[in-house]
Amino acid sequence: MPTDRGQAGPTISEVAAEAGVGRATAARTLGGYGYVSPELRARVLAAAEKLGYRANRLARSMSTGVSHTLGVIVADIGNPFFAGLLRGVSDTSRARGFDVIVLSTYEDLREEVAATNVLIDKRVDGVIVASAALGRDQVAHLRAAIDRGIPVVLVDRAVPALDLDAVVIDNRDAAREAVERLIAAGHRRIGFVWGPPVAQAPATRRELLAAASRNLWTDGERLRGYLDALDDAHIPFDPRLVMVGPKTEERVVTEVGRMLALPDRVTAVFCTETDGMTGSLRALRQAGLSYPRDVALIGFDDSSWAAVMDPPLTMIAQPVHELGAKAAQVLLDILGGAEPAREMHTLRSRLIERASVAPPGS
Amino acid sequence: MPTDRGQAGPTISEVAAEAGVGRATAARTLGGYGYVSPELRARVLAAAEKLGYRANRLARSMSTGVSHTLGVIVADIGNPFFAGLLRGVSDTSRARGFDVIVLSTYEDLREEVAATNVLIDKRVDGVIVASAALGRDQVAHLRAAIDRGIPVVLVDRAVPALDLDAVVIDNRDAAREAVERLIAAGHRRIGFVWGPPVAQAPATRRELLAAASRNLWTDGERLRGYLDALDDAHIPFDPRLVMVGPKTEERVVTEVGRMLALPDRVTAVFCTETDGMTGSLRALRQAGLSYPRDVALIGFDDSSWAAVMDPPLTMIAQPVHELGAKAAQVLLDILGGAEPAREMHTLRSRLIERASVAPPGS
DNA sequence: AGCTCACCTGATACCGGTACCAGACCCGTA
DNA sequence: TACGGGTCTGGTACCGGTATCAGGTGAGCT
Repeated sequence: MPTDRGQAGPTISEVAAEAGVGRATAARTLGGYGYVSPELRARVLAAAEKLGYRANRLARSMSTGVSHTLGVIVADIGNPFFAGLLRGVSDTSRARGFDVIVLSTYEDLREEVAATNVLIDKRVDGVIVASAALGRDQVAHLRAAIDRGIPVVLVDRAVPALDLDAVVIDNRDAAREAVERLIAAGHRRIGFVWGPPVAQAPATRRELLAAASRNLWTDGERLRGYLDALDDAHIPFDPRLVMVGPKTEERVVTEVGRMLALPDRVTAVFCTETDGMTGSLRALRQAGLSYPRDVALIGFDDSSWAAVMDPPLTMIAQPVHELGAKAAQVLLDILGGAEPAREMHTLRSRLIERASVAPPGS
Repeated sequence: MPTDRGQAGPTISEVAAEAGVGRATAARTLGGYGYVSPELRARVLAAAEKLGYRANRLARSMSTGVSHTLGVIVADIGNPFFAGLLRGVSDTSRARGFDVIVLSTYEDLREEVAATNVLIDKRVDGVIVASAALGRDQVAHLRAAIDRGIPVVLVDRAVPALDLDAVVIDNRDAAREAVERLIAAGHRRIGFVWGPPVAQAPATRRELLAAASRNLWTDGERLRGYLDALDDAHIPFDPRLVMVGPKTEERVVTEVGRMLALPDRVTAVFCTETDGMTGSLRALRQAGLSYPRDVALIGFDDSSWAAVMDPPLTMIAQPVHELGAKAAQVLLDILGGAEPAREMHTLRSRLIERASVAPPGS
């Protein structure tokens, strides 16, 4: 099918013809490079204006090898966490003249590989990725991008097997702080609503850690933070108090229900994700319990809703926008010629204390 | 700067050389068109595999004139409504082999124009836009895209001045239904948390409508729905019960506070946006009032939080994912050769009744 | 007046694909 | 044996820009 011209807008040649100058002169004027006399420049500009010329950035990218586009790979655009992060990326890259292509993986590593290939094929200048990869055998796709000269910056999740810039928060520390807060209020039976997609509930601490190191980086860190806090307070670890398996709200409801039905039931619950919190809230209601009187609650990922709940929820707020903005900035700096620092850029999360934590049995 | 080859991956010529065949033969094999004998095909494939060849989609787009990319313009990626919508767009376009470039306008028409130009320059195949444009003098940018052969599909917001496919919900009807529900419960003093960015609070119904027709389409429709319901019930319109001005949560708090302090105060509040609901909740708490006992509440845009509030909130749920998915589908069909229907595709919203509505003074 | 040189312009060869088309080759048939 | 026709391959002209570089022009100097 011949591209039916006359449709897609005038080309530089047509502008040149209209202005009565050579193609190169029109190109220099419109491309803003090289020298053109004021007179010809004016004529070219007039012709371009008249014809409604717009540069074809595809063609420009072809010859310069630069697309002024960043690729971003996240788990799910629909998730408010990633949506906020994306806004950070988008804001700072637009400000520097870069556009953003977004791809979702839904936590599937194969999707992540496919997404990376799409971005390589589209010749994006750089990639920001919240990767589900961990081990050496899972990073070939990212290596491939780097080998092709496309810089990669990690965001939200570090990839231990890769020595790259990563913009993250200190998940371990954030989790520890939250659990410490619970312990400080007097809790010793603290549920951990977590959820690596393992088939069998790990019975020992060792198995748990092993599962953690095979799954999402953030999740593993948060588990370690939970264990840190327990250890520091000499509270024995009880595997019945951690939820594993797919992190659907449904499952959270039943799992927290289970923890609530234990003889020595849970008096506090720490949730690593939004769905964990909503699920826990549901489970509480089903059990006829209320917070913070019967159960104390702390969760990850603050939102405007958490503050208007009654009582308002104590939450760990991640700097979502900054996470994205910083990742974009690091990447853009590398594209600008800066040497990659290959380090963890750790942003501060904040524990926002509201009213979902009280001493047990109060 | 010479694009330092050897970096960006092998080209078709290099694969052809490696396989010892002509460029065209390698191209046909790798591009999957034309005829190639099984033997040569195998050799080319082997060479491509060995070299790690990946097609340059930029180059392909250049010669075919098709980029397999959709552009999406929304007000704010960080807003859960648009994030969900985007996920719908992204899911269905990925399934059909299209990628998505996302741009945010933050409700600024100039940003929308800039975004449209970026998409034209990048030669996207089609555009999905939640436009802030209304009148004939505001749609030049969308016309420009169409004139260049780039089909445009509207989503969330119709543009009266343009005869295009639009995928929306019936905002007027949704608002009317919600307000009717309030009226059915016995309310007659119903606040409308709305907010066209007008300087002066309109004193008359006429002025209000005028302001509405100069601002966001969805907002205008929702106002009309509110008025419809009042009219049907013969409830006189009171301008003091509608909030205008920027829709920040802060302003909502003070405005709803004002309505709550009126001698004949509001006994129900209808919110057209999420921030309106959180703001209203705050205002209630500040006034020492609770829902649904003192004030009934209905809002737009359901979320998982609304269901776990205590009491849970009655909400209008928009089919966010479907909105995006349908818009992408309509656009993709047009790109596939279908004649644009140029009609409103109206999706159903649902009023999810929970427990934030009770009779006044109960 | 003649020469140099800086200044300016436009041919032209890329970028990495697609797609048209000429022609080589092989087979069967008259 | 010559010829027609189908099969298969590779040369090459695009797509719309960028960037290099040869050469034309005129000013300034001797």
